[in-house]
Amino acid sequence: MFNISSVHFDIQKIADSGQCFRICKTENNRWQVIASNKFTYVDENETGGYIISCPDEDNGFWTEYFDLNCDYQKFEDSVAADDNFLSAAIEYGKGIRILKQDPWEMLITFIISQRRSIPSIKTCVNRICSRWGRMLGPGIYSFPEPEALSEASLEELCECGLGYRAEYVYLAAKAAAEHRLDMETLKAYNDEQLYSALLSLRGVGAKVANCVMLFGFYRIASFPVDVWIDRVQKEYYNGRFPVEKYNGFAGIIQQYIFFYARRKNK
DNA sequence: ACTCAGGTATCCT
DNA sequence: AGGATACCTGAG
Repeated sequence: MFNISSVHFDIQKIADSGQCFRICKTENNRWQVIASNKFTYVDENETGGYIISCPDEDNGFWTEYFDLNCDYQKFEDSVAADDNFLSAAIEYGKGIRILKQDPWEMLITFIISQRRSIPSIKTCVNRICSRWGRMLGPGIYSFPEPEALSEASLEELCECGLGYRAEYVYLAAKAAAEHRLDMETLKAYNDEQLYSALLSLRGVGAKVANCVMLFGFYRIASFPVDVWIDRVQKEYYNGRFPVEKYNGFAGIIQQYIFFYARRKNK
């Protein structure tokens, strides 16, 4: 167990920032978080901070997962003073962080994400976890390892509602189980090598590859352009966001923009 | 019933 | 390179 009291940590915003599909709100204003083979609960404390109610031996794991050793103030301070849109987005999204999630889970999850709504993605991921993942607690399942997921037939994956993405997941799981695709190998690649390796997978295009890099490999220079970011680019940045102004960490900036654009539009 | 959703593959020009 | 189109489902 440990406490977090920082203006740069807001679990509601993190859960709603589209990077993670395994955080859900339970009764009593609790947040359940599942990652790798662990789960924990996040509660608000009296002072507006949070309590992470994990066993002490897992403190390090969750500190890493929530990227708590990273100073987000320096990202916020980097915003160009004359950029009114981004200044507003940063102010609005204060408390957002990039989670350090599992690369394999991110790959499959973002393959599934294409052309779907977020609730629908969550439904699919939950079905996959409860069917091929390990039970971690009552009704709580881990995301399946490649070996476990590769047991799934194409038909069984379709039953999870994956639609035409089932084939993509099937191929990726087979490749990973047979070690033609290996996350540890990918970790050693530089950004450029990693990007082209991901692009070579069926069902993985530019947007999904960038999301996997950003959320699964913590390559914070990656700048995924989805429909929301594209709308913002067209409306406020003459068609293209100036990523070069945020060299090396444009992905962090992307999260604030995405969150702001999506919330404002609802 | 009906549209559209965190895109990608494929087939054009 | 860049544009057009089809695509499985489920959520609103």
